[in-house]
Amino acid sequence: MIFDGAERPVTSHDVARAAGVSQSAVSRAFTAGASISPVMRDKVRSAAALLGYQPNLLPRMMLHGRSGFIALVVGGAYNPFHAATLEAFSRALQEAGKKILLLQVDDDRALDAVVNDLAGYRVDGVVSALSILGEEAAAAISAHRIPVVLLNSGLSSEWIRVVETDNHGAGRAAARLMARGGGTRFAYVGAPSVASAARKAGFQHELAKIGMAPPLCLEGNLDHDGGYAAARAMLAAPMRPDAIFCVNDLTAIGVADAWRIEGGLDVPRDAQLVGFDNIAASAWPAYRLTTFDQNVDRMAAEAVRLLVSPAPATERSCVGFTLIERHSTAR
Amino acid sequence: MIFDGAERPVTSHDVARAAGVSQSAVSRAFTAGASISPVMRDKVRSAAALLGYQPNLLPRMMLHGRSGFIALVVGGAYNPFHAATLEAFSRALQEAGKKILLLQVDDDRALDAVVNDLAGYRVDGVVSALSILGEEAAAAISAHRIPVVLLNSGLSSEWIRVVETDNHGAGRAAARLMARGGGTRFAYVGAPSVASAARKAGFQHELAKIGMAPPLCLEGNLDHDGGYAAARAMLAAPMRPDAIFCVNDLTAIGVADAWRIEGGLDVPRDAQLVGFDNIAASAWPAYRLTTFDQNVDRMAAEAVRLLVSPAPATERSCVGFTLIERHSTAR
DNA sequence: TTGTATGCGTTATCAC
DNA sequence: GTGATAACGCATACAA
Repeated sequence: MIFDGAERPVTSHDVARAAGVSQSAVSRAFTAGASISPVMRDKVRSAAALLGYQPNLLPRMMLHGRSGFIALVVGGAYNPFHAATLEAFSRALQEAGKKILLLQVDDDRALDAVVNDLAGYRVDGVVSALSILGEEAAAAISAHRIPVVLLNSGLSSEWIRVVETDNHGAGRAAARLMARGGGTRFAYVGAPSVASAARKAGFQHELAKIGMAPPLCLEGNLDHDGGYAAARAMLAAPMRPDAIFCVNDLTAIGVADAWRIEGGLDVPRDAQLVGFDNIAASAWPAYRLTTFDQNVDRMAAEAVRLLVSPAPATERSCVGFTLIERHSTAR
Repeated sequence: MIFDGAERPVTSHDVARAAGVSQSAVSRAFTAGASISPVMRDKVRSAAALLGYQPNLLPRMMLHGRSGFIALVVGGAYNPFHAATLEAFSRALQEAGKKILLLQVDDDRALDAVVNDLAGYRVDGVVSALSILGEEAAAAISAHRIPVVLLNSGLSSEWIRVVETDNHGAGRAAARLMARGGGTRFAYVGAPSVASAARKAGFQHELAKIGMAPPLCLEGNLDHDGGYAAARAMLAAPMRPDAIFCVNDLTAIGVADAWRIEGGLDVPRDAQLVGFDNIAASAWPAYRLTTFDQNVDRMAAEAVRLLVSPAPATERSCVGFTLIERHSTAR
């Protein structure tokens, strides 16, 4: 406090000088399980407290060779489910003692920069739900031997692990549920993604198995207006569906809104409706939507487990869903 | 590739040896604007590419004393607006060349750990919308001389900068708008927060100024069910309000739902309704909610500007709102 | 248990 | 323009 002009951060040497001990003693006083006497540790720590010393963690990373950082790569499409996912994953990683480097990717240019950062910061691993993270990016990351965990991705290569929901099983369950509820004219409202394809396949598979006509399939985006537009198309169709499975809750809510506002129809009276993700809005009194909870906490735990595996490995982990039955399928 | 068992990351020394040059040459080949001949740079870079070398950025941080990290501190309450905020801020910080350390705080215990990390990782600054980041935490961060930017916070101390929306002005605008629309029995649905208090004060101030009776004030949480419960109370009240301003869109949507489902009433016929935040759902056909956009991109830009200021300073920056008029106030 | 000395991978300051 | 060398702040092998 005398020499430095209140500019340079306090170092272990400063503390050592103040306490009249060696720099290594200071290091040991802040290292769990180090061989140091209680009296020495107290002396050092009180001197440290006085100076406002906080160990710099950057050199530690250099020495260990591991940064302790996990990159969380997120991208534009904001959906309430993604927010919940982000929260679950950051919580799980933090509890595992990892620090989270948040990287936002908006286009391919940003992606290149991100891949460089991943290597430059010596991250211990990467977690992403981003579909933009395709073959070439995966290859680039593999080249640096960084474990990657992807969510609901079809990708598969060295150093890539995938955590996925049982999408096919959920599609089958949706078909069974609505058939039991008396549905006869089925429809699927999807979007171009691996997860959507699997949900649709399961839906179609089960319908065929129980002797139902194949569903009417519509494609949209993953957003509310995608569902709304699809519903308008269905309202105009010759055979109006009475059992609709949507790729996610946002589109399902769009369908429900169009059903009521554009068609003057009611869910579930005029059509049963099933969504996916169990977002907060699905429980609102206006919707009471039957949906599938992806158990993001378990997915996050799985991701952490797969991430600590140091060897190159292609592993897939499938997390079961939880069916949340609400009013939209009540008959 | 011969000696190491494919374990140790490639260093600049490895590249130097492979290219037959000095380690400094390698450093220069990867430093923008360094004094190096094109032929040398190409030689080094091709050798680097061959070995898969990526400069380690950690030592650079040690030398500079600045990490280039900005801590983004987020907390439990997930609201679509927070997701949009997070996106805007991470984008702005990334464009400013900062790396984002995402820290999740759930309770006071986690907060202590976070404050330690802030110092340990030598972050260049902290951004947070968290109200949990109170006096004592702020003091702890100030002690490490780390600039902090808070959103819509009333806090004020050394090293703390605040970016806020013109909450008071928005409250006044909401009052004027609904009075012009013919409202006579006003209500405010709030929550315990500094921002809510300012919005309410502006609302009350303007109503008094134009000679209206003071609004009925209800307190809830910031979520859908808070608005729903408040609306049920209003429906049971002797003088049912006909002009309602809500602390945010989620509560406003809750009010709209209760109005329709519990009361069989219509917005805007039976009551005008104004929200805050301009979340995606506010534009859905079922709500078409008049609301205030906080211009998060501008807030994020302001935050970045305040963050780069190295000196201790107490600065406040007020970002104007944009009124989004929709059907819920159409008369 | 404690102090001394060395190394982590890079950038920056010097000579050449 | 290029190479040797000294730092950055800490952890650790080793000597005492």
